[in-house]
Amino acid sequence: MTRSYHSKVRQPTLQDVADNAQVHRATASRALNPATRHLVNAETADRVERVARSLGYRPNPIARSLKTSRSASIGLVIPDLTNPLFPPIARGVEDVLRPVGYSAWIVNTDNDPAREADAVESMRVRNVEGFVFATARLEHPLLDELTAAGSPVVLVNRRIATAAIPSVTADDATGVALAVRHLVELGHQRIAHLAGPQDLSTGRGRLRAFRQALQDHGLPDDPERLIVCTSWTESAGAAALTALLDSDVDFTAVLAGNDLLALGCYDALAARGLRCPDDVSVVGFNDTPFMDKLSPPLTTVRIPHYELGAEAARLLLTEIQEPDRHPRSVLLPLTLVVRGSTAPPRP
Amino acid sequence: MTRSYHSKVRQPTLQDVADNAQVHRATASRALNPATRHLVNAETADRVERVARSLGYRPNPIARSLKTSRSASIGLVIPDLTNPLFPPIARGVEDVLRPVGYSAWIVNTDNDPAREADAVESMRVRNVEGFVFATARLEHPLLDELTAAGSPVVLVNRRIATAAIPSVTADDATGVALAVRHLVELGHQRIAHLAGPQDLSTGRGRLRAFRQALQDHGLPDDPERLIVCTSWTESAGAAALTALLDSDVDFTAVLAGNDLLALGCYDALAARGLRCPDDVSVVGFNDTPFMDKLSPPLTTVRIPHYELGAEAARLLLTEIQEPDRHPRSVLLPLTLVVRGSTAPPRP
DNA sequence: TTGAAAGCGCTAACAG
DNA sequence: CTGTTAGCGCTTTCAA
Repeated sequence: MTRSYHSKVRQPTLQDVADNAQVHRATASRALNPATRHLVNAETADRVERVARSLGYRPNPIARSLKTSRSASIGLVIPDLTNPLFPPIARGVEDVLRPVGYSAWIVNTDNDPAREADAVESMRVRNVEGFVFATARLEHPLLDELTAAGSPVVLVNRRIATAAIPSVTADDATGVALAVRHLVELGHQRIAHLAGPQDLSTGRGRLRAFRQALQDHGLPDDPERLIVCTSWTESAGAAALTALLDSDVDFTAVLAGNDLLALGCYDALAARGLRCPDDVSVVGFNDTPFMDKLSPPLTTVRIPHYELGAEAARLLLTEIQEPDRHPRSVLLPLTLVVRGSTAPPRP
Repeated sequence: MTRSYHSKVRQPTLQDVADNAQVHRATASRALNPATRHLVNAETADRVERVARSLGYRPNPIARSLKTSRSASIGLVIPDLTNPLFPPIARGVEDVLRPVGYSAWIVNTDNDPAREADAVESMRVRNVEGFVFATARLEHPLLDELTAAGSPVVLVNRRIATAAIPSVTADDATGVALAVRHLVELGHQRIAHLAGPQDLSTGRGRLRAFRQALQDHGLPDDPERLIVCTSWTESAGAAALTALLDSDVDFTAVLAGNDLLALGCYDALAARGLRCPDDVSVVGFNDTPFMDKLSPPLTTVRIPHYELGAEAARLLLTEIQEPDRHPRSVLLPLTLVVRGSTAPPRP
């Protein structure tokens, strides 16, 4: 009541705790910090803790961060949160961080390198202790800089070509192989592929895996059944498949680089009066929400996005805690979810 | 080169800028801050600015925040980012904040009041200047506390019963009226409603509006055609409609409290061998992504979620900048999107 | 085991 | 218009 009897309620500071516990604030700091508590007389530490609790003391992370340059937080860089791919990754990251007292600062970049650079800079000056990037392109100068500067970084979902940055991605090659085998086992011999953007590891890796899979099955690797889309969108998928249908290339099945491209395939087929899977089988990639509700339900490769995020967070935490340990990358297994969009080809 | 010739590269501080520009750091601070730049000789200010740029000076927001108790950021409290409803709200918030130099700290609460309280506390001690809550329940003690303590708060999508906290929500009453009128005009007389959780303004408001709409059309407000679901989930919707189908209540159309409940209706109808819209018409609420891809495509009330978020951010900014201005709440208009899930009832 | 002292980088009275 | 001074709340040497 001495110094607050007319002033607005003020959060108690460490000094308040120290005063009430009759110790110096340095001692109070040591007592309240688990890492330094052993430096302090047990009874004293208990007393400080009791006082802190009774006063409702909350350490001020701003002040702590100014002093220590740490923040117990990391940056999570996402291209677009409205793409249903990414929220589960974010949840995975958060669920791993929270128990150890860390939190994630989520930013959208809209695939804009300038916005990304801004966001990263604003996080860096706020002392984030590391980054999880879901935006990696194969060529990505910002990522090179950041790792060169020694900043802990983990990539999730997508990788970079140049540097050996730890990453957590799905085992796309196996996923593509599963999808192609499924189609081949149904009897398909002429399979088309709508590939995604080739500046992303996902787009490029799935394309490469597709050609490899054809080869493994002794099928001709025919470039005319292959279309590269420049964006992962329904309209790009529709345009690509329409072009293919308009050409004289024949095919009985399509492996789409992701679910949105597959959705575009549905549109293109419908527009041409063709039916899926009767006329053309379609396989997607990702198993984003509601793909089981399409007509027909989409056969697709399921990627464990939540686990991707969780594992990325674990990797980042070890990178932060043991900077000298060898960085590793992780490939997570995925599964083929067979639904109604695939069937044997017409005889 | 004097003090860094063996040390790790250090970010330049205001003191470095001041030294190089031959001014006191207070002057440098004034020169670099748009709000105080006019207090400084124009030439001096220019010189400081040039030096700052050449040194690559970045103000340290941690230090600034410690001093000013501000942070140029707000908290955005969301129940679950993996619900496609919320990412567009977040984008709306961010797109309004960014141009004015603010950013949003996004947290998931999983509808858990304890996690919510933790998150809010951790944001508060980080000096966030206000909150946008997308998690409001009709009874919500935390919100009462926060506003009582004078913290700027805006609710989005959902409202609270007790206090007059500014909010931005969709005009659900009109949306429900549109949906019911559409069904009535098709010839439906016996319309069921699967209501959402009654501790949320959305669940309760839509139910109330439904009864009002029946009355407006001179239809009987029959409680047996009304089921309250305790969660906004597909399974809850399926269970509710199954119960209704198993009873001897007759109805030709269902207004679902949201799209997931509507999805559950599809499931229940399919399980009973009934067809939509031939046997039963279904209307959803929200127009979440992919609802146009269902079979049949879902007729639903579209809520402008992005705009909800954007408007909430605008309200919060004025609340922060002009604390004395009267708080206002906003109702945003919504539209009925008619698709294939509604048709005239069987004769 | 504890206290004293210094300082993280910045802003905001107050004086001049 | 500019410099001086003080301090936001905390951690961390260094001494005692």
